[in-house]
Amino acid sequence: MNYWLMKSEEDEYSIDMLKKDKRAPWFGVRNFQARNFMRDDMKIGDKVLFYHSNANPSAVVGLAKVASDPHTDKTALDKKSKYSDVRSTKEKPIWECVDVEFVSKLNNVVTLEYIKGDAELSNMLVAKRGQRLSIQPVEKSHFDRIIELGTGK
DNA sequence: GCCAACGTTGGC
DNA sequence: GCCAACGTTGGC
Repeated sequence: MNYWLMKSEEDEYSIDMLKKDKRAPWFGVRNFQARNFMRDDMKIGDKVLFYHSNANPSAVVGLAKVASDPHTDKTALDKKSKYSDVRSTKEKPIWECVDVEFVSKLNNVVTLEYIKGDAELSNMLVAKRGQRLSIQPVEKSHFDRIIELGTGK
């Protein structure tokens, strides 16, 4: 079992949209490192922290899980899509993604500001300066701490 | 909206 | 294969 953090801009694809869709392919990732995490390291059932980036405030807002094996990101082949990539072909697709399934929203969002100030969380990747990876591995202890804070008492 | 930090591209 | 230029991410 692995743990992940996946970023999405709130007005692009929010936790509420995932809640409504229940399950969605995580298309649009155009970074090789992030793709490799999905393609090579994610397993069905892996737990995912859903993070709103560029948001007010930027925060972990929900919980999701990996719901499929990696598959071709079709938006790369779609000329009309803003994610279209001419280098990707049906025969040799460059970009892959997994499906992500909604689990829950956090009662209390865990903000980036809080993460940076929390002794247990401050060394999370997402808190590192200049860290732009949209998919990041998360340590179990960090994951558990976020859930503890997010579900609240 | 600004801009630092970073990944990618392309000329050489 | 180096590295400058460029485009993007994302916090602020």
